[in-house]
Amino acid sequence: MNKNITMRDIAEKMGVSSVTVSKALNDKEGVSEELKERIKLLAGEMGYRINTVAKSMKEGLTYNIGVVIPERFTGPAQSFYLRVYQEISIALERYGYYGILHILTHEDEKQLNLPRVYYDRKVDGFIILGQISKPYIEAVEQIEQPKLFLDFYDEHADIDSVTTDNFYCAYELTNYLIQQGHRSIAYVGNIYSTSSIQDRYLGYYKSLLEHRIPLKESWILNDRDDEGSFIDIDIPEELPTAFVCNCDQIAHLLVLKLKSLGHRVPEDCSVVGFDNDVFATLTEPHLTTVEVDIEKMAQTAIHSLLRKISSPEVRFGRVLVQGKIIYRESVNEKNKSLQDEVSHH
Amino acid sequence: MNKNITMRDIAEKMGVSSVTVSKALNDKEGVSEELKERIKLLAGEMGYRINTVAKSMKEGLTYNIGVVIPERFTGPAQSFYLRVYQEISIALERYGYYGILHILTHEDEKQLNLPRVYYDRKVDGFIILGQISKPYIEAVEQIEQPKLFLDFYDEHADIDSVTTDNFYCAYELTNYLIQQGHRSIAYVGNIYSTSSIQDRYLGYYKSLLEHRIPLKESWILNDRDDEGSFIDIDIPEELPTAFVCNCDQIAHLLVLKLKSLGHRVPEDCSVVGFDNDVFATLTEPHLTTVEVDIEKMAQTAIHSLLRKISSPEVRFGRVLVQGKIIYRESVNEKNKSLQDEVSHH
DNA sequence: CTGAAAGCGCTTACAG
DNA sequence: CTGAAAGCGCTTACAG
Repeated sequence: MNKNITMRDIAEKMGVSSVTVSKALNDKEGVSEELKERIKLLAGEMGYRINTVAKSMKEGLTYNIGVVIPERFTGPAQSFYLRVYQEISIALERYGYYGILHILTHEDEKQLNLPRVYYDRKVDGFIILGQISKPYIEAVEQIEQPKLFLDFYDEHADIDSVTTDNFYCAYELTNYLIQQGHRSIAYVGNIYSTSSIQDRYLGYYKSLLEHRIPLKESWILNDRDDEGSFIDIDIPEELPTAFVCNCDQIAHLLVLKLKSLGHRVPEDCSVVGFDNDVFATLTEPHLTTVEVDIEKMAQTAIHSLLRKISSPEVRFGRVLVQGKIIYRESVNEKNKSLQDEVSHH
Repeated sequence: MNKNITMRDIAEKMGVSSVTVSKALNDKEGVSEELKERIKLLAGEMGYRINTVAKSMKEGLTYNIGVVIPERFTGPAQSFYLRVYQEISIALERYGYYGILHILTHEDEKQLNLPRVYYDRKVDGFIILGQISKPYIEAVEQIEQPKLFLDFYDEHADIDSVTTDNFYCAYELTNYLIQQGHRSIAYVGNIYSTSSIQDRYLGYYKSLLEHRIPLKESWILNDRDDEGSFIDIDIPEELPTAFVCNCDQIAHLLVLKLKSLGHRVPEDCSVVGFDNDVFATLTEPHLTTVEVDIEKMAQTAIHSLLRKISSPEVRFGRVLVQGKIIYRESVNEKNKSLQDEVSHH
């Protein structure tokens, strides 16, 4: 019905210039309050909608942000990054910005092809959501636009990052296990895989160090190959009394495996996860885990990136977002578990 | 480094006009092959990237599609629509289009506020992904741009839709149960809730009709309230031998409930789901279910919508995408289940 | 085969 | 307080 109403159309109807209409609709100075009101009213009546493309062209801003997620983090069981993207979309709302999702294929990552949004100048900045290969990081560094790593970081790259405080959360979680009397604690995760898994491992290790518990290499259990595909977990001969898993999904698989071997959770061994995703409450018993604050991460990332867009020289470095331990039923006190052990046999 | 290289910059370096550069880079007629090649080469060397905003302004197209998902379909356990959105993003790639996600809040849906992408003229068309309220459908009808309902439809609205063939898939799935000897079959789902749940119910019903099995009202089990929140399922006194669930998640909950009441699945009763999502293989036994072809749905939706953008008069009506039955372990032959019953007691 | 001119719809100085 | 002019970087007729 109202086909492409422009500021000029409004201006002509009002008998003023389009400059005045622009100023009025943008609440700029230089137009009397009374005229402003009349212009806004007429604009509303005429069903005027701004042409942001023209605005963008003039200002040199697209008001779009590119969100790049590597394909390997987007399998059917992995909704975590999609959920982060969702929160990013919501966080962008209040700034008048929009998010454009780009799934980075294995192929493009290997070939170092930058996302099409880049070549199309579709966005004012980039969020790389999820760890990418070293060579691809170097490719991304060439992009002369504001960018931010979300949920991972790379010390070689001088790029700001926002991540959960994986190190500290895993440290606290392990401390909790030790407080519950555990001293034989394994870590489950490929510690060469991502910065998250590595840092969670180091938090676990710090807790052991502080409590003078020696680290046992045979209790660092690999859970995935270098492509990130889960592999069967080797349960060690000498069974630990607790397992710190790098994520809920692997904790879920571990519990299934332990049960199939005849071990009871948490009576025989305790298991903790990380993420507090669907798997945390799908596992029986429900997992004690760390809740990652997706909303806060998205907000922090957007806030930082938009500041970098307006002031390109701003540096944030490595920004950490705190997680929160969620206590559920997958951890037993060690004494209690010993008693159970006796009555069990 | 290469700050805002324009076609003019290339034109000046080459000693031609920017019109010629535009034609060359867009492979239009009117430039000799030899000159085209030289221009493309120089553009590459200079790191030229097109300014799509300027292109958009000239052409009156944004090359963006708005994807609107009601908030209630985006909970922590519901990644289905986000996965559809992901496939939409991928499908748009080949057309040079981009997707912009808008999560429609309860509030905005109630207040009939159209998404901001609409007011900002940010997109050339809309995909409404997931059932919206009747009044909101009417609001959406006012949008004078191409639009499409995805994964639901409304007969009162003259808006094209793309959905899984829920009716036929549920019909086939129920036929399969009957082939396995079942005749006491319940349906689980709020049949007034969404068109999907309703159509799956009707497919189930058609199968009963064809096999002259009377429909029992007491075997239509409600699973959610009007807001879509799951409620506790009432298991009927007289236990059916099979349950057709409207989705895998509810099948998962049903299996837990049946087990807690001492019934074995599939020995005592069979259960089938719909969607083939994470819950299908998280359930023990793994669920026989219908795999929804997300990729095909996304591709069909995009293809249809883009055609409507170039030819606004085109109508597609109700487009159905076939699903596929995935046979797993949650269904027993009726005879077999009777035998087990005997040996069990 | 090549290019000068016009225009898409805004906003930003600048002049009055 | 108000407006004429210029320009953002393309593409589309149209003229040569």
